[in-house]
Amino acid sequence: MTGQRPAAERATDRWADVRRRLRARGLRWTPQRRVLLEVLAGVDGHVTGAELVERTRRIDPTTTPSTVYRTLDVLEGLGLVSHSHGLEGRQEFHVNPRADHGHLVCPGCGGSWELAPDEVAELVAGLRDGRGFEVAVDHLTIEGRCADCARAGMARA
Amino acid sequence: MTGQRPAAERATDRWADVRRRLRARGLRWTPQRRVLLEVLAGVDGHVTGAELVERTRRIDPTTTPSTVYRTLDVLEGLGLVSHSHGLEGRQEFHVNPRADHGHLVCPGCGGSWELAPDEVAELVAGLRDGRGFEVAVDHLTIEGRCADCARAGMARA
DNA sequence: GTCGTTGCTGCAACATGTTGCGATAACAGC
DNA sequence: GCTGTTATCGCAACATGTTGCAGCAACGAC
Ligand SMILES: [Mn+2]
Ligand SMILES: [Mn+2]
Ligand SMILES: [Zn+2]
Ligand SMILES: [Zn+2]
Repeated sequence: MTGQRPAAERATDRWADVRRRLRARGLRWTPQRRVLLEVLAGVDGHVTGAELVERTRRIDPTTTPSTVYRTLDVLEGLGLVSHSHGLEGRQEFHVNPRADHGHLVCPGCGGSWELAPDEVAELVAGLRDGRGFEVAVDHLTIEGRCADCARAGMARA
Repeated sequence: MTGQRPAAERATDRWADVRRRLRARGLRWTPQRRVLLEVLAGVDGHVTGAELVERTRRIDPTTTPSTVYRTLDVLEGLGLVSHSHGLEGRQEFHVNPRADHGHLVCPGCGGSWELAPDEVAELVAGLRDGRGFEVAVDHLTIEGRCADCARAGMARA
């Protein structure tokens, strides 16, 4: 009997912190939020908003999109997730973002790459010094033609 | 009589070039495209896609969104317009883009500023040299906190 | 355990595009 | 002017979110 407890307790512990932080802001711990956090716990890397709605529905089919998106807003406020935008401007969420990073996307092949902090360091510093503008690096998505697509384009032209 | 001709001819001339370029690609000159070009001729600076649908409908109420957006794609292919994305990821069109330029947007106040070419020159050069990635500067939108909102944030904290 | 406050949910409507498809019409050739 | 080819149109359905609102329920207080 007690042999099964630890797993459940570990899951409880994982959520206890979130619950505490919600309560500290006067916000509430609801079944819907628990389900979304369960989904997020199983995510590695990036997920789109639609995908999160989908996965949440697999656990609880009564889930509605508005609740999911509103909860994601709340969790972003807590720093548990962050979002940027993919090719069609769709939301892409990062779970437990370790370090801020932007993305490079190529509409030609649909490819996507993470941007290392030092690749945008000068841009960030330049805009801060020149305009007092603080770039949201984790929200940054730069579109353009990747090396492979550029080569293919040259061959065609 | 002939005194009224020039204006009409000027308008005809303005479109003759577009028509010619469409035909050169095997594409067609239709009443719907003429109306959209009439709308675009009256635009200075940026417009959202929804706004273009709206204005086109004011000239021809039977206009449908799909035709407007598909025509905008075609005109973008001709280089007559280009688009980037605003705060909510919505399309913003530039008419007759003189020089490529990106944008800075601040979710705090909704402000938007144009990016001078030299402000992104190093970023563009760095990604080209380091990855062979060619940034679409006219599509670039950088989100962050503007100087005014940063000051307001400091005061609050 | 009950109560009151108020944050949260689910619904319905809406906003902004996108896509598949059958009917229409622009254009070149005659 | 006709005719044939095929790009384009309009419609309907869909994708991805967002927002207003009325009722529900999480939570702290007692
Ligand atoms: Mn965003
Ligand atoms: Mn785009
Ligand atoms: Zn590519
Ligand atoms: Zn601002």
